[in-house]
Amino acid sequence: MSVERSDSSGRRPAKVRRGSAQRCVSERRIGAENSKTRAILLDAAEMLMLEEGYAAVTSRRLAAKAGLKRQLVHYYFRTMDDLYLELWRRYVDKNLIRQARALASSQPIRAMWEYSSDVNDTSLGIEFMALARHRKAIRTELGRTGEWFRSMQSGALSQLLEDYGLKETLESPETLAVLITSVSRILVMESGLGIVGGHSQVRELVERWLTRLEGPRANLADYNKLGPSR
Amino acid sequence: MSVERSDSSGRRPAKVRRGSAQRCVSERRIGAENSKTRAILLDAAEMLMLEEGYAAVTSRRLAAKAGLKRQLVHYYFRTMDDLYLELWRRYVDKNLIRQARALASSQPIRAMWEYSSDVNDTSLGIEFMALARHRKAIRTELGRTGEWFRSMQSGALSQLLEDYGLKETLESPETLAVLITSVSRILVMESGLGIVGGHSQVRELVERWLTRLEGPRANLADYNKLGPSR
DNA sequence: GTCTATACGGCGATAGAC
DNA sequence: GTCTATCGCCGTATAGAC
Repeated sequence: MSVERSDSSGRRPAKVRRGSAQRCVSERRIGAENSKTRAILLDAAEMLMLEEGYAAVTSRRLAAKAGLKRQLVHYYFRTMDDLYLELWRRYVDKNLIRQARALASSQPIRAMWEYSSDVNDTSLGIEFMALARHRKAIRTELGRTGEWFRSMQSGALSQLLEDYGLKETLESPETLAVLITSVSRILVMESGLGIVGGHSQVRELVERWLTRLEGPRANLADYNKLGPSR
Repeated sequence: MSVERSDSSGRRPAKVRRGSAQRCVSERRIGAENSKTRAILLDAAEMLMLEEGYAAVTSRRLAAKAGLKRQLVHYYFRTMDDLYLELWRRYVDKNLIRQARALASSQPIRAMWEYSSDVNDTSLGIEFMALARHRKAIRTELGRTGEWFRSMQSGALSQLLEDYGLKETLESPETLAVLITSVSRILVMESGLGIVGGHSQVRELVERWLTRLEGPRANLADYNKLGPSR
């Protein structure tokens, strides 16, 4: 498929001029950002990515899933990379909302742990990580937003620890941010493969730690739930 | 490319009979396991996977990289999945050797941390994880070997903690196995994207912990180094 | 905003000759 | 063990009409 090469694939080289005057080289029209069709395509793309992996997100299959002609994919997103990037931005936005909800809840750190354990998000994360390994534009965007999210979360944790009067007795907020993210992610990733050895022990450790900080889990309805993205 | 569908792709349906007698349905010949050519193909496949991602490991590109005809790929590996699986088995073998070397060293736990932080291995792990998300045979194999490796590592850690007289003062060996694996992996994955926030603090924490268990890092040459696989 | 037509290389897999 | 030939689908992308 050559989905991995951001440059040439099956496309024929862009004709720079046609006839006598240069014309319509690559200022092809592009669909409006608020288009309904565009949103449908993005939703379908996210589903496809989750169900069959990023390599399945191709113009043909995407169009089929969305019930549209495949040329429309290229109309709304010049390249597949543009589509991936847009998908990632939606993902980031969703996490921002969850982070805000977590902070507004009565057990913010527990809420962070729980939303970091989301299965779909972890799956999407794997796909984008693989994508980023060989697509520069995506790697750059993931790095930028990831770094930014880390610092935001560290800041929030710093404030929380201070509120709890625990600033000096625990690891740094940055450390906690890394640990919460990494351990929850790995538990979910491994579970997806059927690897569960040691998981119960780790979950108990986390539970003890969360309880020490914020008490036992309050059954505060669905402080982490979020509807389908957008 | 349809690299994600383990069944139909561009292949035309297997002709079950031809002429009057059924013949040669899919008992196509297959290359010997110890073939030199086969090894060349596996090496090239691993390089391709690391450099350009699993989606780049196609019969055509692989053959080009190995300097062979693309049909040879199908001769040695009936399907691309077979190839991926073989690649994974080499990866597992390599890690077994490293685990053994780590245990034979003077700082086994530190050695585990260090070999878990291998960049190439983490990259390969990302590729296989993405592959496993939508290829059943690969998911099964990753689950099986992963679970087995976890239990082996937990057993080794259990023995080590006992030797150190620390059986009661630390978390369970299973917990440590999960933490060592998950934190090292995430640090490497994030670094690859340019995310480094909190990493120095985590590394310092790990360093303090390793030093407490086994003392400061001994410069024991290359107890973790391993040549190119096989 | 949307669809038709079209280009053209890549891909997995197979049969069968050498 | 290797190569030739071939099948038939898939993939991205473009131009231009409606």
